[in-house]
Amino acid sequence: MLSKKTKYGLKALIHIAKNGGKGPVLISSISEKERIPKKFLEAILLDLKKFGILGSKKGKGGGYYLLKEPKDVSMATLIRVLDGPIAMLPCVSLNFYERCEDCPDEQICELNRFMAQVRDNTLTLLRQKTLHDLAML
Amino acid sequence: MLSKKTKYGLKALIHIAKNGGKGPVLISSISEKERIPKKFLEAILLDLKKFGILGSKKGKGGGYYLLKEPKDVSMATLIRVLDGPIAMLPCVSLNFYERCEDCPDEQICELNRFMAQVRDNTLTLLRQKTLHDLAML
DNA sequence: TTAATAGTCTATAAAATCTATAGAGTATAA
DNA sequence: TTATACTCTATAGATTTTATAGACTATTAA
Repeated sequence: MLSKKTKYGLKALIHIAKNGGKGPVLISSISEKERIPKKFLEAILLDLKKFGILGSKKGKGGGYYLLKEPKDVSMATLIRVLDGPIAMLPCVSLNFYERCEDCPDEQICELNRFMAQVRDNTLTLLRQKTLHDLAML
Repeated sequence: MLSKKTKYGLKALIHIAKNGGKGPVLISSISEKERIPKKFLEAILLDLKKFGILGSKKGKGGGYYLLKEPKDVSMATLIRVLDGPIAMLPCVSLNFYERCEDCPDEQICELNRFMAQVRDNTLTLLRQKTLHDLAML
């Protein structure tokens, strides 16, 4: 399961993308309309800024805005930034790989191989879908 | 990510399935060969027994054994029992559904619809793959 | 220059979940 | 009746999640 942080972050990004570049969007505005706890949202947006997804402006007329085209921001990237690994097991993660301590040989592990397949399958979907896709409609 | 409990549980089940009905398998044997903390494993196997996946026998010649044919036990079932929801969001879970508190209407939510698609995709794989498949080789 | 606005930074913390371990108890077989 | 092996209850440290509080800084407009 994705954390609430991740769900909130994705909803906020979709909200900003829907604004379609009409200037920065206020944290308080996102917080109210998407019903996300404001202080929590502040931390999440700051995180997204650190990873180069969002930019921000202080003072009147300020807020958060996208730094990239919505069609260039995939769900795979966003989930990795907000939630971490996409794979079901660390020994099968592409970006957060960790050796399996209890496995003598991962290449022979049936679980490892199956979970790699699940990962590839999910990744195909997450890479295809972009903020642009989710902000339309 | 799946919890260690889930990974341990799956490995134990594959181990038992590989034994192929040649009598019950000892907890201590699984613990040693799969390098799973024994006390932790005890709790996990007990859980699997409660859910009707495993049976057990006490005393000499005892141990754990499968109650069903390996080909009738899917990864979907096992992950649900051991880990919980397969879906990425509660509002999209088939077996652990929870209403999205911050969503006025889930049917209109872009995230909801996409995550339902991801769920279906993953579920197809998890339902196809059985203990039999993973215990071969 | 100063007042209002709006994001930033640091600290804190309750709650939940995860990952176990200890030890006494019970059923079974030889 | 003894050794074996699963069972049950309790406990507990570590980590992660989900926030909240409050002071600080940058920006804009009057």
